[in-house]
Amino acid sequence: MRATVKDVARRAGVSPKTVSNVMNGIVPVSAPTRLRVEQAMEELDYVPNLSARGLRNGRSGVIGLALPDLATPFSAEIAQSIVEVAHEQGWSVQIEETGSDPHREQELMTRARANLIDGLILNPVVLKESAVQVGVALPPVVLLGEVTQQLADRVFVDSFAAARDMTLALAKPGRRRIAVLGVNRGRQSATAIQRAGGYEAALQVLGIAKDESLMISCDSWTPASAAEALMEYLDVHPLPEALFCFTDSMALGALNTLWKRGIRVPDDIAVAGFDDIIDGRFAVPSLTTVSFDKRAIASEALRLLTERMGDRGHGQRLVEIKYRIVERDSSRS
Amino acid sequence: MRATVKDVARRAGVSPKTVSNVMNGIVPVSAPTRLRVEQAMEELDYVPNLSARGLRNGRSGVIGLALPDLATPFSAEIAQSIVEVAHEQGWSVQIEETGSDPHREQELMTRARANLIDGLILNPVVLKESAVQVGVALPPVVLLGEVTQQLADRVFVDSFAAARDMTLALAKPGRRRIAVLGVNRGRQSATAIQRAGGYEAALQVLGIAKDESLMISCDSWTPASAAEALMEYLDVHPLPEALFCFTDSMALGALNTLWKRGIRVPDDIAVAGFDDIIDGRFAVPSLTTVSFDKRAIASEALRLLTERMGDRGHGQRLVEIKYRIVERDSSRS
DNA sequence: GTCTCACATTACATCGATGTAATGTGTAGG
DNA sequence: CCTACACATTACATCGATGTAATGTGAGAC
Repeated sequence: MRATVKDVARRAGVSPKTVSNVMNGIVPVSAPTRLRVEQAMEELDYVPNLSARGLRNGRSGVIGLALPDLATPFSAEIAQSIVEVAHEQGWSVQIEETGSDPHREQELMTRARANLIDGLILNPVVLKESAVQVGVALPPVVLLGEVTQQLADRVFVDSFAAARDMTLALAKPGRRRIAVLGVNRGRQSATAIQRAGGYEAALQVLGIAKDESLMISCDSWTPASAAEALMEYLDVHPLPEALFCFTDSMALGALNTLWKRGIRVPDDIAVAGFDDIIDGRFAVPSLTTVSFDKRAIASEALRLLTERMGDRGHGQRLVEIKYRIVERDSSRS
Repeated sequence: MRATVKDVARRAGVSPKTVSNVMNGIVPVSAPTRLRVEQAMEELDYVPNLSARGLRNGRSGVIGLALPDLATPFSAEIAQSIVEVAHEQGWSVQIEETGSDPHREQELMTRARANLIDGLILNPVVLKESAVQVGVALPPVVLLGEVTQQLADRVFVDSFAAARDMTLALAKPGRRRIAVLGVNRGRQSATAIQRAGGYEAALQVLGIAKDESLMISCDSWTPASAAEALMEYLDVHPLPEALFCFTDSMALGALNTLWKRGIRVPDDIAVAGFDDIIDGRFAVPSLTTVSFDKRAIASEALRLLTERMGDRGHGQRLVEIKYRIVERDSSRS
């Protein structure tokens, strides 16, 4: 049987509340009793029961993290940052996968209400459907990435500007037939809309007419479907001069397809991605990408979340994370 | 304020216990009352408090998952499988990162005792130090991968046999100077020992003398350190005919280095990895690897864990997951 | 010597859900 | 008509930690 406050109290010859006082350090305890209690805790190998504590003071010390696809390297790197930052601050992280299913995103909110979670960091995919209903009765929510959502706090990278800058960078060595990969066919994800918008804005700056046939759709943002989409595209269309993939994962799939076709990168076509995942740095050739500080995303998200736990005051807060274009071998002229 | 059983009971005109009975379905409840209660729950938007439930019946419905490096694609894929299988069975997953720090592995056991976790799935790295002390007072633990640990259940792939088979496969087209990448310099990880052992066993079968200068050490199993280690190696040593990397992640780093040096794969050197991560399939060239069913690992681990929760009977149980060699472009002759 | 005030400590109730034992209600058998 | 028994339901206690209000203990002031 595990020891409880009662056991510790008995052994130290004090009341349970005194043991609690020693642990929480809010109510003052005299030095000698504190010592006796601490020794008793040591001897009994006491570990507080978090369920009981959670019940009593309405906090569990756990935050939820919900990502669309846990197998994606980008998700993994975000998860790592959040888990590490959370641990530094004494939080545990419960992880969930939404599978870009709006229904599941909703279900998570309910689970959060079940109160094993004091807050939720959610990376939503679908636009309006994921209109997470942040009511007063719900624990605080911080969203990651692009969403048009008016109520919850949000940490994001300016995808529009980043996509624009990347397109401009790709265009520099005189390339004009620039394709994008990752446009959605059906329901547009907010991220896809932003990045496509930035791409189009860059074309305008460059004085290049938008060409629908250069916008390659790919509903699932995985290397597999990117590789397949590009393969099918190349069967029908001529080779563009540059290819901007909306994520690094897709870019890896694209590189594989280009290699299979015997198309040289960057000589025949320049390729770029978005997210700066580790495997992109070691791709063949190493991948030009939009980079940003994932650790900063994590710490800002956690800051917003914990501040929001204190009081439910001020309206929606937005934190923008800086990005920068990192040119690597896949786009060098 | 969130509704409680009490509120639901009052609204349905029954006692709190009856509400509880309706939810748990063990004690029979007459159809009409059940209906009234269910309606009341609906109306009040009732969600049970998991902290309270956890306190009362000693179960939280949460399992812990501890991995050495969350950013690694392999970890991410394992995490995904486990989260998905766990959800299917109604479990939540709390995720932790050990950073291959044995101290942290120990700390996790304590956290588990704090009882927000009903069980722990742990992928340990260090050999003896991680001798997780599985006592009667601790929640059940299932280990993933190679460890010499006598007490906890374990799910694993036979790394020794797999490494041997992969070495033999690499040797087939007459290659004899086969190098391995991933040997540890200092404290050997159990996995490294197994895989190095399998490699050496294959050499014996092939009648090739073991050559220490073909065993490239790389303490951190990341693409970055693999790339660097191989770069330094090639500065001093002649090019081997084949390179067996102990993980796919390292192989990706190696491919990048080889490409930078202008060495062609597989023409100049064959390369293989281990784990069959998604990005390996889309590497340039696509990566030969040891593949195994990660979903099976997840469901077996969960099965062992939940069975162990019932009673603490039978001794250590081991579940072996089958592997197979998948030959892709990086090693085709 | 008594009164006050500060401060450490304690008894008790509480958070929400649920097991236990007891109560209430009905039906069948004698 | 009464007893017996199955079955649905209830009152109460409990899980472990902690806030509240009350109690106990001492030092210092008059």
